[in-house]
Amino acid sequence: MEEKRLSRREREKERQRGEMLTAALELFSKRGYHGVSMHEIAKKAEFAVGTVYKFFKGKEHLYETLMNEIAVKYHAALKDALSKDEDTIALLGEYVRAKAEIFADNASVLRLYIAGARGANFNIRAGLDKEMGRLYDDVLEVLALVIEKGVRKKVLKALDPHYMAVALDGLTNAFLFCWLKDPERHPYQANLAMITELFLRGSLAR
Amino acid sequence: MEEKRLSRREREKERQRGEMLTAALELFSKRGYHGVSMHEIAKKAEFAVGTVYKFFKGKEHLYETLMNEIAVKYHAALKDALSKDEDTIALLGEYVRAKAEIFADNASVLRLYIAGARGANFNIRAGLDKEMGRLYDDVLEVLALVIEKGVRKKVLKALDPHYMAVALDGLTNAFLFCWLKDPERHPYQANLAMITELFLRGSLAR
Amino acid sequence: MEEKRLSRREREKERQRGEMLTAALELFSKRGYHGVSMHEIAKKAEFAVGTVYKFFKGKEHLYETLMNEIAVKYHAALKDALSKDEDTIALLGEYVRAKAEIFADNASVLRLYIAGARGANFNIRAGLDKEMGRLYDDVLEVLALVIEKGVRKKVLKALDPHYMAVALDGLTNAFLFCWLKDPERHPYQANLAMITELFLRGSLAR
Amino acid sequence: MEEKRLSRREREKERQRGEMLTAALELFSKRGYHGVSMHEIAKKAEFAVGTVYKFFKGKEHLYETLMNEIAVKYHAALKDALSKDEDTIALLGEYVRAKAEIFADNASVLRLYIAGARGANFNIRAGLDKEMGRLYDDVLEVLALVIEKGVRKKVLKALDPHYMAVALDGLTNAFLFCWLKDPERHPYQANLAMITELFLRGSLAR
DNA sequence: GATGAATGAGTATTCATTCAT
DNA sequence: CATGAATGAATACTCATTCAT
Repeated sequence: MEEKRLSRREREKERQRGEMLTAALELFSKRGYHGVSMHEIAKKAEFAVGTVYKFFKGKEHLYETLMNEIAVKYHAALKDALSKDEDTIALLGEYVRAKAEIFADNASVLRLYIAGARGANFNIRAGLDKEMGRLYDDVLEVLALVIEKGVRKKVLKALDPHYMAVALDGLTNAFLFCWLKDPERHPYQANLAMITELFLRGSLAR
Repeated sequence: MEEKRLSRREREKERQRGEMLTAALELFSKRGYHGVSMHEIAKKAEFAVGTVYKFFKGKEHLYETLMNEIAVKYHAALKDALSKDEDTIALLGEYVRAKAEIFADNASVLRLYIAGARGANFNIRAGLDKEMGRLYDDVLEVLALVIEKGVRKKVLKALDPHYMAVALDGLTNAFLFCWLKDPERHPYQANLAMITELFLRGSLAR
Repeated sequence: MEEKRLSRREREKERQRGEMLTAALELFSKRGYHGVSMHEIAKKAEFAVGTVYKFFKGKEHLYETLMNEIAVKYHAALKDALSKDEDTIALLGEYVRAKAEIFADNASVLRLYIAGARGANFNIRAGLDKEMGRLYDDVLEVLALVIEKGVRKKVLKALDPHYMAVALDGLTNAFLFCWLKDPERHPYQANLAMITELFLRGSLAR
Repeated sequence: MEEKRLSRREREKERQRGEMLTAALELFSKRGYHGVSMHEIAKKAEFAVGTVYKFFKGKEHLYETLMNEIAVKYHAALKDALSKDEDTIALLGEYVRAKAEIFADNASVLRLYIAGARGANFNIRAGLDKEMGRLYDDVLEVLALVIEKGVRKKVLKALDPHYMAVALDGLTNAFLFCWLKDPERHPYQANLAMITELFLRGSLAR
């Protein structure tokens, strides 16, 4: 009974923290770090400012926490997709699918994510960019391993696996951005087909 | 004579405007929009704040002007590269080369540019993103036309030219970022070779 | 039985109150009124903030209570010293000794006390200064009575006893401050001798 | 003409700075460092907050500047009094007179001064207390030199000059406080007479 | 009765912008 | 016409106090 109450309180805490992060995400993704005030976040999350400060040491900490949670979730999903027990081509398909899913689910997050991964944040603690870059490179590495196996199995050409990973990532980014900008004009299936076609077979006739 | 004096004044004005933009660029690219104050820009450009306000309606306007000038220059260079009188494959090579050149020349600007093109700017008047997106799409369209010609000439596969353009753009972005992050490890030549190989021939063995 | 329980509870209460005041004193004397938060006091006293508020109406009230307790204790000790059954000169010696003792015991408190007695406290309810001033004047009065008796006994010159009291107080304050600032350089004995010599005999040669 | 304009501007600046310091003094001396906000000071001085920050780096700097100006002025006046070309007794009288004058002129300053010299300020930069202590000791030293000369001239008893200086200072403080608290009851002349009588001749009958 | 989570008023400081000189 | 002094709105963060559990 004691335990239950404790756990309930902890769940309550978690819920509140989540509400704050959700509110912050919504605002940050619309107006950026500097465009949002702590009061706004507190108001949107329906707490007093002081309460927000009980959960996060400051605005920067709140922002970093948010970005990290997103990054961790994102990269975990990608690594999961790549660790399935399938053949190379299917795995790469899984990767693209997982990435598309994330883009779809968190369209609003993406502006933030891109800004972060690409180093477009200034002023914010330098460590953040670095950490996100690390997670990003981590996924690329796993992707490269999958590709390497494909090369060894002679499924893929004997090119540098890391560069092939970079290429696939760039390709998916480009198409998924298209899709995000105008989902009607750039349906998911068409994008997927193009990525596959271009990455695997190239564009040269014959 | 009146005209000459006026024109001289106008040239003087233009020079001053340029100095302000140069100073602003240097500061913005190092510390971001919010990390720079109008006083700093004025000081760096060696003018009084009031004078800067004579040229630009406000900080936002100055920033937008700056980003637009960069974008216009960038896209002009890309369109130039694509309008040379060469065959399809060579033109695509020209495009990649021109893009690489821009990246190399303005490494410091890129963080700003990327942030802008990808919609990572907030607060800043929404119009900016839109305008830059328009320029971006404009280049993509020209690239698609080049590709379309290549398809008609049967040099390239009969895939959607617009998507092929998107793909090439994504591919070059990915590799050029690699290069920017660590030029030693990812030399330009290797990147160029990979882009060509992957885009034109794909990665599938056989 | 009821009474006993009540009294035990009351003793318990008193103990808690004392712990709070002790914690507060330690913190206030180190960092001043504004440098200490109620949470700190509560934590140091090992109570919840709410509990502290059960005992004291607010921070100001806690501070005033504390200062008053110190003042009351201080002045009681001085009045005690002055009510011993000795001759005038000895009584004055007792007074100086008692004051020195207080200074020695509560060096850390003194900054607070001085600030209070001399009216250097702001913000804090004006009443505090007044109350402490009253206690202070009360002691001066007793001292003046002792001096008056000395005058009547022709031990002391026929000067205004109240002013003589003021003088003795100022003299002891000055020397005891010296001593507090640098006890090595200004040993207690030397100070005591100087106070006696100067107060009783003056500095004029012959 | 150019010079005149410059000097006029500088005088204007000085005037503004003075107004700010005056407003700050009035508020600080009534309500203490923490009891006054920068907005209040700005309002009282009839400037915008930003303007106050053009003159003073921050609240602490403004406070320190204020205290220092007062201390410097105070101590200069005392040292002046002690450097006149008179005999020992007259010089000591000058000292007391100068101190009384300062007390009279700046009654409102005194609470601040006492608080500062006696170390009743917490949180505020430690250096301030130290600096004021240094100025204070400096005057005491000069006073001790005067007394020493008096001792050599056999005008004063052969006691430690430094301690005699401490005593005189303590004596004057005590009487001047009396006077400040209730000028009617403790007229200046009576105080002066008592200080002289007690310091020079002591209180012991015969 | 004790607790400490939640509150939100209050404050120092910055900086885009204006306008008198 | 350039200047830069003056402005004051805006904002992150603290902490005394309250009150539901």
